[in-house]
Amino acid sequence: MKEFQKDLIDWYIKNHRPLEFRLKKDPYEIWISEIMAQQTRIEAMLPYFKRWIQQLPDIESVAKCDDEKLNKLWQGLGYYSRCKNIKKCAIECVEKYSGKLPCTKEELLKLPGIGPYTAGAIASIANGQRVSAVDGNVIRVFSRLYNIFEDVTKTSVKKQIEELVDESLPSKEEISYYNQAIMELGALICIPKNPRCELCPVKKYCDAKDPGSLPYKAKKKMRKIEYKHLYILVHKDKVHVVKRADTGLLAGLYGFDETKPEHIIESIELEPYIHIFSHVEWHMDATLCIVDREDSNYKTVEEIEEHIAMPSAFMPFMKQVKEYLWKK
DNA sequence: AATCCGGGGCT
DNA sequence: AGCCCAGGATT
Repeated sequence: MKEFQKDLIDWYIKNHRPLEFRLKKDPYEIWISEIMAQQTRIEAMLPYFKRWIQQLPDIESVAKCDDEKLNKLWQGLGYYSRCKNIKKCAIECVEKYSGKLPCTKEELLKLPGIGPYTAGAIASIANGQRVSAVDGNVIRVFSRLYNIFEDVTKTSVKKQIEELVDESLPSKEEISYYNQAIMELGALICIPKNPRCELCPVKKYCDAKDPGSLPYKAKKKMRKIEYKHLYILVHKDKVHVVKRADTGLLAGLYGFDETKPEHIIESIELEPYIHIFSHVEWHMDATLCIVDREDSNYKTVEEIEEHIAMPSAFMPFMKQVKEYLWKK
């Protein structure tokens, strides 16, 4: 049992970044920010968070917000099921908890989209409950503090680290600072590559001989490559957008046709583009097809930019279509 | 236990 | 060209 908590919290109080979404300790804002921050850098989610809170100030406003608008607010953040789960969770809070989030980690864990980390973060940071919040930062910091060289992607090793964190928890009064402090140490000092050990407030407690090599993770599998040919149908100043299936990759967002239309007046080949996801690559070619009719799924560029949620994978093509329509 | 699910910045 | 990121759900 180490005794680094005081040094760590003192360092945190002096050196932490002022993360605006945690200043008010509003459980709703903590919740939204934690979901947005999953597998996402703080700087990347911040503008999304500001815009979201501006338009959806409380849980009830989320519960009754249109799915299309929620997706548009999430456009570009990735992992879109997070957004779907936020709405499911908001509705459940309205129906079962009179429009509020439950207080304890145990109750929070039952809600959609809220796992062990997020439940612990909300309970400890917003409500001062004495529970852990183990994210990637905490895994890294503890694997170095205790010189754990086993594969942290294994369930057993992650569980082992969670037990160490649970044993390390300070009093209820300090729990909010403590959980944030470990994460902030991981974000600023105990970083993945070239850790800044000379600045570390808990260096004297650290067992790592080669901190830069920890935590160990098994190599990931190679990405699968998929080939796609898009047909981007254009009539006058409108573009045909296609809503994607409600399950699978980019569920519920909008893309373009992937089958050739019948009546093409003119076709123009667009510049190809390769989009890289974590687990798959899309090698895409695209044909802009001028057609002689339209229906309600044809939208102007302005309508698309304002209301249609389109993932980053299609943006290079959207840009080319926009340039074509602009030159015309 | 392994796989799915985004996107972007850093090395 | 990988790796990583204030992870969680699904299979």
